[in-house]
This record gives sequence, C-alpha cells and structure tokens, in this order.
Amino acid sequence: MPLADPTIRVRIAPSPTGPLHIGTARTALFNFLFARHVGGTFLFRLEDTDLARSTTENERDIIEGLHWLGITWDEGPDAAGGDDIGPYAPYRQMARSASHKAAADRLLADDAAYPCYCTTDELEADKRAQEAAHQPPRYVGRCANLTAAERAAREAEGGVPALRFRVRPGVVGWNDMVRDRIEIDTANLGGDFVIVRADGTPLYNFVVVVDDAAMEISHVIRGEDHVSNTPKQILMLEALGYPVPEYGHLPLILNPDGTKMSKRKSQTAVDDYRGQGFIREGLVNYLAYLGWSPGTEEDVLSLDEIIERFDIDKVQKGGARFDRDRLEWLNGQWIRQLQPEDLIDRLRPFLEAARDDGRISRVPSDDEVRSLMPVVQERLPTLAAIVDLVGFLWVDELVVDPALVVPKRWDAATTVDGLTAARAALAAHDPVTWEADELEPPLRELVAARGWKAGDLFMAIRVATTGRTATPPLFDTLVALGPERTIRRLDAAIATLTAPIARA
RNA sequence: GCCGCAUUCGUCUAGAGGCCCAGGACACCGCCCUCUCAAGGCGGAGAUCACCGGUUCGAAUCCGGUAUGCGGUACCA
Repeated sequence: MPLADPTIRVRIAPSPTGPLHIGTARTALFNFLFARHVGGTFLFRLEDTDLARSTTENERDIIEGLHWLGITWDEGPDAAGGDDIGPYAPYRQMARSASHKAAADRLLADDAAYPCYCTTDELEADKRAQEAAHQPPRYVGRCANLTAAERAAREAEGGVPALRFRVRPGVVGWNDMVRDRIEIDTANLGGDFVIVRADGTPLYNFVVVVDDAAMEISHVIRGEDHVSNTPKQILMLEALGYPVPEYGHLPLILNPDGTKMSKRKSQTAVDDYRGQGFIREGLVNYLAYLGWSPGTEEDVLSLDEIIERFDIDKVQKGGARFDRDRLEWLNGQWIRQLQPEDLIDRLRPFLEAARDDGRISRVPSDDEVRSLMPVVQERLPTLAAIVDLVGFLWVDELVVDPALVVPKRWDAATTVDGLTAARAALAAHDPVTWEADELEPPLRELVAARGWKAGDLFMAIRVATTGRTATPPLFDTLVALGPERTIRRLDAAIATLTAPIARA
C-alpha cells in the first residue's frame, strides 16, 4: 500500500438515470485505480439533479454494482444505507442546492452571469436562422447587456429568467493527463451558456464545478465525451476563484461498429453481465484493459495487481471496442482460479434460477456440486454455463433425441446392441465401487471383445444418459448420475431405439 | 456546418529515432493430448504501423498536410 497522499482526490459522479452502465463502471474503476495507486482519496457523488429520470432503484443498482466489482469509496453514500460518509457530506447533489444557489448568486453579483429572458421560441428561431446561414449554433447574446430598467420591464411582463454564464473571449487550455495539451477558443463554445434553468434548478456543468471545488477534487478523470465541457468548467472555476484541477479524458468504450457504446447496440448494464455469470474478477480485469495496459505481456491480473501497476500515462487515446469473446476468455481464466468452495457458492444462484425457470428439476446439494468441481471448473466460461454443461444431472425427465444416440459410424441396430451390452456390464457392476476408474475397464473389455471402437460405444452411452454429445468425461458423468439413473436412462434409450426397429 | 480528438494484425494492445521487414493476447486454422467437449501444450495464418510529403545516416516512433472515423455542439447528464 502506498503512503496516503491527501492532496489527491478523485471522484465518480454518476447520475441515477439508469442502471450501472459498463462505461460508468470503467470510469469509476480508473478513478479508483488512480487513487489507490497513489494513496489518494476516491469519492462517490450522486448526480441526482435530473429529477424526472432519477430513481432510487438506479441508485441502489449503481452502488451495489460498483461494490460488487470491488470498487469502494472513501467518501460518499453508505453502501449499507446509512448516512453519507465523509467530511464533505452530503454527497448527493440535490442535497447541496444551497451551495449551488450561493455560487450562482455570486456569479450574478459579479456580473459573470446574467439573467436571460429569452423564450424557447426565440432561441429556436435563432438556431434555425444560424442553420440556414450555415453558422454554428450559438447564443446570440440578446440578454447579455440588458440595463437594470430593461430587466425590470421583463420581470414586470412576467418573464422568468434563466441564468447565463458570460463566456469571455480568448483561449482556454489545459494539459490533459491522457491526451496532452488541449486548447479551445472560447468563440467555439456556443456563446454564453445557461447554468441555472428558469425554474431555478442548476445544470450539470455548473453543479459539477461547484461540487468538485467544494470537495476539493484534484484530478477529474472522465470520459472523452466531456472534453468539450472542460473549457466551460474551467471558465466557471476561474470566475468563482477556485483552483482548476487536473483533467484526464479517457477513451470511450465503443460498440463493435466503432460508435460510442450504447444500450441500443450493446449490452451496457453491469448487472446483466453479472446475471449471465460473469464474475467480478473477470469483468474488472477486462474493463481495466480497455484503454489501458501495464506495458508488459501479462493479461490476467487481479484488482490488487492492477492497482500496483496502474499508470494514467499508459492510458490509450483512441476508443476501444468491446470484445465479448475476450471478456469470456478472461472470465474463464478467473473461474478456473477460484477456490472450489467459492465457486460452489457463486454457482448456487444460477442453479436456483435454472430450477425456477424449469431448466432443471431440482437444485443439487453442495456435496453434489463439490464432487463435480474437478471436471466442471475448467469447462465454465461463465457461471451460468453450469446448466448447459451438467444440467442433465438434475433433470427428472431427460429428453433424448434418438437420432443423436446413434454414433456416426454405427447404425441403430449396432447401437441397441452396444447399449444393451453396456447396460448388462454396468448393471453387473458393484454399486459400491461405482467409480470412474472402476467403470471404464469392463467397458473397454467389452469394446475389445466385440471389435468396436471405444469412442463409438462411449458416445452412444453419453448421449443416452445425458442427451448431449458434449459432456464432461463420460465415466465421471456416470458416477455423478449414479448406478440407478444410469441404468434407467440406458433402458429408456434402448426402448426408444427398438420401437421403430420393431415396426420396420 | 463548426470545434475537438483519434488512427499499429478482424479485436484489445506492446512499441516513446536504430533492439521492429513490428512483440503478446482474444478470435480463427492445424497438430499434440484424448471417450466427446473443454482446459493445456506446440505451431500457423493475420499489420507495406491510414495516406502523402518532410526532418534524419536511420521513423511505427518527430513535423506538416490529406483521408477516414469518432466525440461534442441543450434551460440532458
């Protein structure tokens, strides 16, 4: 652990207008990594000013999702539901409106901002005119220099003003932590911009500046889609007399087609990945490598190892497409590294879900699952895959496609012959020694005696007892199935194969 | 349209003037292992480092331009 550095303070400030987004999680992760690597403070602030779209369910989803990933904050809402934790509480914007109001009043008093009485109709007309003239859209400044008398007149007419920030001419620049020097001429900012709506509620860009300053944020690390907000925020910081933090703009996570990742084209909810059986270790590892790499040839790293190696200088500048194949591979890597007992615990909800929707008839005991670990753990790309892999073990009525039971090189008659002989050999086996290395030799002998290929017989037995052509090793599977069900399933398969033959 | 940013195998990336006619990983293909499927091992294919000029003895790496892509352009966040 590095020595604590109280001067480094970073934050994630999601707005609860939707469930935890993979992009939010990635931004949170990078802030977290940055803070933990240098021993700084990582805080969480809820940007809940969009009343119409914010919900408490989303808040919970975001907080829980981040914690699930192992991303924890030093200051912010209490994940357990208690009061906000930290010296700068509250950590939700709606609860901080007094300070926003004070800042707005200060800007107004300094004439750094002014009331704007323009109506939406006027604004839209301006925009249309600019479009027609092939001019970039910008506020024309109609209310920028109103006299006190003019303002009073507007008020008297019932005009309710929004508050606009006065954009000064010049160039605003900063040394971005990931993309070096960026300079933007304020003439391209679209004119004076609104910071407080006519209804009195403040806008994101303004609130963020006030809250970040109040919480003494030293480094603002966020998505590239915010670079155009940065000059506006710097301008407001200057007007308010606050120090300007360092900025770092992360490359975007992209859809497979290269556009900014969206719900429309990709799966974006962290909880959906979780529900599909991705584990936190895999997801975090994958997310960290989207736009960053340690510069070594390591690719499977734990959160702690990533913290150790994290360096914002090594963050990529270009966007990164989300590659689910790679995520699955990493997830499998991490599933294989889990302690068996841990894996069993994590598998349980997926087995319960499968039982609830009828894919399996019952949830196996921990002992049953534990005995399967040696053959199952290395075969799981996701936790949810357990059901496809060995769900047949917990199904009462196994449905077997007769066509599948007959191996490629065999015909139905040979298959019946083979299964019957195998059934006899297995039925003769002492149920007490029903173990993989006990079951195999007699069947090998049978194969040799009849001149068959082991693979053919084994495949017939496999499909007859599991309904599938791909399973864990056959004899381990039969052991898990137990003598009784093995014989019963063999009988059932033989019966379905003989019926049509008898008719023919 | 305007402003900004980006551009190394299909994808994620290594690379900070000679170590690179470019390394790793995923995906793909083949072989080995093998009762199937995985896992694992080995090997293969895959990038004229977007393009064009320049600087230099030497450029993926520095400079300029072009192209393409993306982001932003709200009384959204």
